[in-house]
Amino acid sequence: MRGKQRYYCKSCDFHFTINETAVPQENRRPHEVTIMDLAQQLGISKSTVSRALRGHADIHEGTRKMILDLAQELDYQPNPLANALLKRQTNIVGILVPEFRHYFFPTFIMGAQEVLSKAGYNVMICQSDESYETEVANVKALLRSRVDGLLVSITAKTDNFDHFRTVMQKEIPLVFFNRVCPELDTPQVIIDDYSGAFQAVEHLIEQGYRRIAHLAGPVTLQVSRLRLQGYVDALQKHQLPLDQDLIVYHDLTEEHARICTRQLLDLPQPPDAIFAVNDPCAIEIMLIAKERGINIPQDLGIVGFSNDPISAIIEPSLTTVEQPVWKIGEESARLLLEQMEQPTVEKRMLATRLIVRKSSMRKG
Amino acid sequence: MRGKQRYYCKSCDFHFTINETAVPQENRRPHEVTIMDLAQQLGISKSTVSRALRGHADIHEGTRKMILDLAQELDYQPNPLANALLKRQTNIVGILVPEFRHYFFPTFIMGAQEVLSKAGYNVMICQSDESYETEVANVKALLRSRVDGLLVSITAKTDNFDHFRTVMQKEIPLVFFNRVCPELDTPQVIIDDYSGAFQAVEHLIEQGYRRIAHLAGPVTLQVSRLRLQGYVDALQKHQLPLDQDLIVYHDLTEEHARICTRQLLDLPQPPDAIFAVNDPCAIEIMLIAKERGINIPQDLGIVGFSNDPISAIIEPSLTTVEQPVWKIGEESARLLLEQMEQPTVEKRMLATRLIVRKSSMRKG
DNA sequence: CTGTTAGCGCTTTCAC
DNA sequence: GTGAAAGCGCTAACAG
Repeated sequence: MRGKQRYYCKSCDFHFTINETAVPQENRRPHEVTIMDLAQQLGISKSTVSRALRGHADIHEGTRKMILDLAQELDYQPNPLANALLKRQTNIVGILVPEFRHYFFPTFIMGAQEVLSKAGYNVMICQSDESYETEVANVKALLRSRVDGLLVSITAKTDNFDHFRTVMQKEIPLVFFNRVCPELDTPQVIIDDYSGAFQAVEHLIEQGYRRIAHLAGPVTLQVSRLRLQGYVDALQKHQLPLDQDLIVYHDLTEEHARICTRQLLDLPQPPDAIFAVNDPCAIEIMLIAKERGINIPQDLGIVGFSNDPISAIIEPSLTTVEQPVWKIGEESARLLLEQMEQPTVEKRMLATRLIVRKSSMRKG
Repeated sequence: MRGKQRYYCKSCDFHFTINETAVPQENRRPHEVTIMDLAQQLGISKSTVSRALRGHADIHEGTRKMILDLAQELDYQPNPLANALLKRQTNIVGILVPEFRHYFFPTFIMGAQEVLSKAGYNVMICQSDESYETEVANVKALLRSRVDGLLVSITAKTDNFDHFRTVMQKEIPLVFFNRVCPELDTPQVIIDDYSGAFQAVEHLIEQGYRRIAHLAGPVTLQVSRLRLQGYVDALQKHQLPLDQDLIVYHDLTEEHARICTRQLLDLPQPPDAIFAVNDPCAIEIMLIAKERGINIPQDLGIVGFSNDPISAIIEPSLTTVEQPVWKIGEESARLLLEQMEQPTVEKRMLATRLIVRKSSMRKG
């Protein structure tokens, strides 16, 4: 049956067999139209069909047309699995994010997907749910699925990066975004967290706040550290004292944000403003402040980070640092694509912009 | 080279060739460890290895252990592509949603993914961005990727269902959720939109509102029609007149929601309450009402649908109909899984619950 | 310009 | 209990 291009196919009209080797069909789904179906119906070899379909040069114009027409008529769809097996390339990109409840990651994904799908890539999305174990498992699953590249934002708990080292050893293109691994020499797309934070805090100072606290993120995350540094430096620039009591670290969960907020507000000398590491936790601060009847922005100024749509809706509206989320997605995807062509360790940084709203406008 | 189990492999230590047929390696990535690598290192046939790995019965205990140990040592990962090609089964489920900006779809996906990944399925997510053309293209892409099943929620613009008929013809398990196709006889998971809406409107009536408007969704969508019907019937039950001016249909975009809201509020006899088809548009209503200085809930009662987290945060907090989104995801996944075993057209309906908040509490 | 052949990694008969 | 062979759908080297 081999090498003779004889072919037997239950679901096609055009079939002829010589060797009736039992082909176990069992409960499998009927197959889609293949290159072989086309070849037989036209009485030519499947290589020729393949060539025509792939747009090779050395092919008779008439033959090509004939093949293309039939392919169209039968709605032939190449089987990407066969190709993937052969070429060791799936045209699938894995995206690994810590969560996608909030605004940031879904939007990122949309941006990335746009670029990726234009380049012919499908996307497989996994979320680690802020669990290190799940992250490791996801990386494994994605590798097993033979993705051609990986876009990842790590968990707040990730402090061992061996699973990413494996990816790098296998030379699978890898781009980190937002929550990156500084100790790994890989390409990444981040935003200017430091400047964003610096501006945010400077703005609070200009508005007359003097006891500015920082609800920080986990120190494990570079994003958190950079925003913290921006906060520290802005205070320093304006000769404000750095009070360690005013810096509290939370693990990015809402419950913990609430606990930390209470801790700040219960201080003997509570802060008159809080710079929050991101919008979701800034919202929690606002909720608690409102609960306690604290006047925002008069008694407490608040600034968040990321410009989550809620920040414009909540009252008072939340001053925040805008990040070009969609663009981060696009850039990350582009960087990944470039890296598939040629390995780099390029790091890209996108600008942020302070959006001043009511939660921090103490002066006119 | 065939049938002799001779094998040549650049990246493995253990290689021997007889026939030096040029194997084009080109710029392909080095291959992962295969069943053949194991077989050779152990000097046995790949069939035996396969059997051991797959846990067959007829295999010598010593051989099995030997194989399993080596597999572990070399971190052998079966290549799902080979299997997919062979079995015509990818273990990938496609999820097709109209968007995932808002709360609903990301949460749904998380619920579905949980069930699916436990059952050994990966997930491929596509969004149609409320475009019929994109939806059709996505279905095609998902079919081309040979997904084993499909979870879909249609676009507001979808009025031709041929692309789903194709899916059904190919006998690929298909479950609709939330935004379903009533004219297609497929399994689906929905919530009790009618009762939810009915309760919501009845609640408004109990609160003393008498001129209740409905910011409806597109009539193309069954969800919209059911919620509309709930609205209509609740009015009727309480002998309130049905004023067509008080029913406006919008296409689920925020801009259009705003236009329709203005249209309602600009009526010679504006409504004293609005029941919105979902929370995102209820939010838009609130924003406009606040802009105009309309007092909520005194002058205007508002009820939404879906219990988006924002609804608890916005001020006044938004009364809404809660849907068990996560559970819808789980149920849809389960139904899909069941259908892969045995075709059904089962339709499941989950209950809703009215959450009364400030935006509709005119009385105590 | 076209056909033959081999092989991607795996499972599954069919023999022994 | 184990091996040989065939084949899933496709591409590409080689030969004519």
